Parts: sequence; C-alpha cells; structure tokens
Amino acid sequence: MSQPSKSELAILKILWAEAPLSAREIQEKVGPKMDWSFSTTRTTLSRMCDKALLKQSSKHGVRVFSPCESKARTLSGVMREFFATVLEIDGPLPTAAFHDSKVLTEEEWLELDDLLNGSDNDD
Amino acid sequence: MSQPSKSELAILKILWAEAPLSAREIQEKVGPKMDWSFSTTRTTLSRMCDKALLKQSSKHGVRVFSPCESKARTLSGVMREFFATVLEIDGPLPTAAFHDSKVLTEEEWLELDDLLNGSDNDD
DNA sequence: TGACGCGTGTGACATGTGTAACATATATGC
DNA sequence: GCATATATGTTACACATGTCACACGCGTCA
Repeated sequence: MSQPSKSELAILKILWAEAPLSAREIQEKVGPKMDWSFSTTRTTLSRMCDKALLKQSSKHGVRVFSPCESKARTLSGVMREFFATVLEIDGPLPTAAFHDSKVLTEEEWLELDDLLNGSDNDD
Repeated sequence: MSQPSKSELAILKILWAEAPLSAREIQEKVGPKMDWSFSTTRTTLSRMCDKALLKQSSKHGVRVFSPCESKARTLSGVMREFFATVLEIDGPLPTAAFHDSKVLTEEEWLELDDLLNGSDNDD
C-alpha cells in the first residue's frame, strides 16, 4: 500500500469524514479548497483506486468511493515513514504530543497510537 | 526553496555532518546506503543545485558541494509542511517531543524550535 | 424525439523524481 | 608522450504526479 500524496490525502480526509461519496460530491468539497477542476478530481480519484487507496462501488447507479484503510492506519503509516526518514526515529513515537490536532478523534488517536507503538502489528 | 525529496534529504544529511564534499566522497557515503550508482548520485546532486538546495564551489580543482540552508532551517520547513498537511496543525509544534532523535543536536533543536515556534521569522 | 445535463472512459501534456549510460576533458604515472 | 583513471558535461528513459479536455452514452424534459 503506497503512501498517499498530498493531493490524495486531501481526498482521503474528506472520505474519512463521510463515505461513500460520488466524484461530484467529492469535487464539491475538495474542488474549491485545492482549486481543482472536476477532471482533476476524477483523475486523482481514479489513480487512487489503482493504488488501492480507495475502493469503488455503485450506489443508485452512480459510482461512489470509500477509503480502503482507516484514518488511523493510513496516518500511522504516513507518520512512521516521516519520522523514520526525516528524524530517523524508528522506535516509539510520542503521539501524545499531537493530540490537539483536530484531524483525529480521541478514539482514532488510541488506534493510531496502538498501531505505531503498541503490539507489533504493522501489516 | 522547494522541499527536499527523500533522496535529497539523504544527501543533505551527509553534507550537514561534513561539508563541503565532492561527488565522489558523497557517493562513498550515500551509495551503499541508498544503493545508488555514481551516476545517480551525481544527477541528484546536480538537481539539488538547480533547486538551490546545494551550492557548489571548487576545492583543489574539484567541484564540491555544501548545503545552502542549515539543518534546523530545512528540517523546520519540512516539519511544518508535514504537520500542516497531515495533521493540520498550523500553530506551535511540540518539538520537545522529538528531542531524542539523533539527527539534531541540542543546539540545533533550539534553533529549529525557534524557527518553528519562536518569533515569526519564516523567510 | 431531439437537445441538454451528467456520469464516465480515455487521452494528453508538463514537471518531478529515480536511475543510469555515454562521451569528453583533464590530470597523473610510467 | 601515452595510457589510464578520475571528473565533468550531456542525454535518456521510465514512472509518478498535477492538471485538464474531449468524446460518448444515457436519462429526462419540453
């Protein structure tokens, strides 16, 4: 499972908050923020499916998208990668330091913390 | 000043520890670790100069490379970018949480902390 | 029934990055 | 002076990513 790029992360965040959503619905949320045309959103969505970051299904005859992984699992991977390459910290990470980030709830932090530092299950 | 990629960061770390170094010397250090050929190292070096991540000069008739920015300044930018896009933390960052990383000395941490959280000088 | 809107398939092009070879110049030892 | 090594200039190619347009099919509404 390859790491999401910055653009992909923007889409993932939307879908973690609410999924599944159609391309049009995603565009309405991400388009203004990222300043993307609908085409750009669709291309990114398509590539994310290729990379297995998203899965698609059909709802009322329309293609809708959902994340493959939980927010905590994806972000734990992103964070682990970052700290390993930038700060060369491979051991436990001080996740508590970021609890005031708004992107994760307390429960999600618990999951993330477990993934990063807890019992060695990093599949 | 664009952010360094993972490969570029590997070279920067070597040059922060000791600079200036020639392409050959850098290759000796980074080649085995990154599994690069000498060509690859040279290309990366050249692109880093284009991006103003490195500056070149001549020493004993040989081209040598040095970082343009201090470790603290570069890493503070990388960290700020990461926390802003991934965790959406734009305010102060808890740098103290990473002080056990080996990549920065205590003094460098102080500088980094000042850059990230101190008086608003983020040029 | 034909125009229009929307969803979707597909193609395209620029730039960045990883990775490397080929060729040429220059120095060094014999 | 010549061969060999090392340094440097140049070119190449594939894949990732950002960004978007064009065309086609299908349903709806006048």
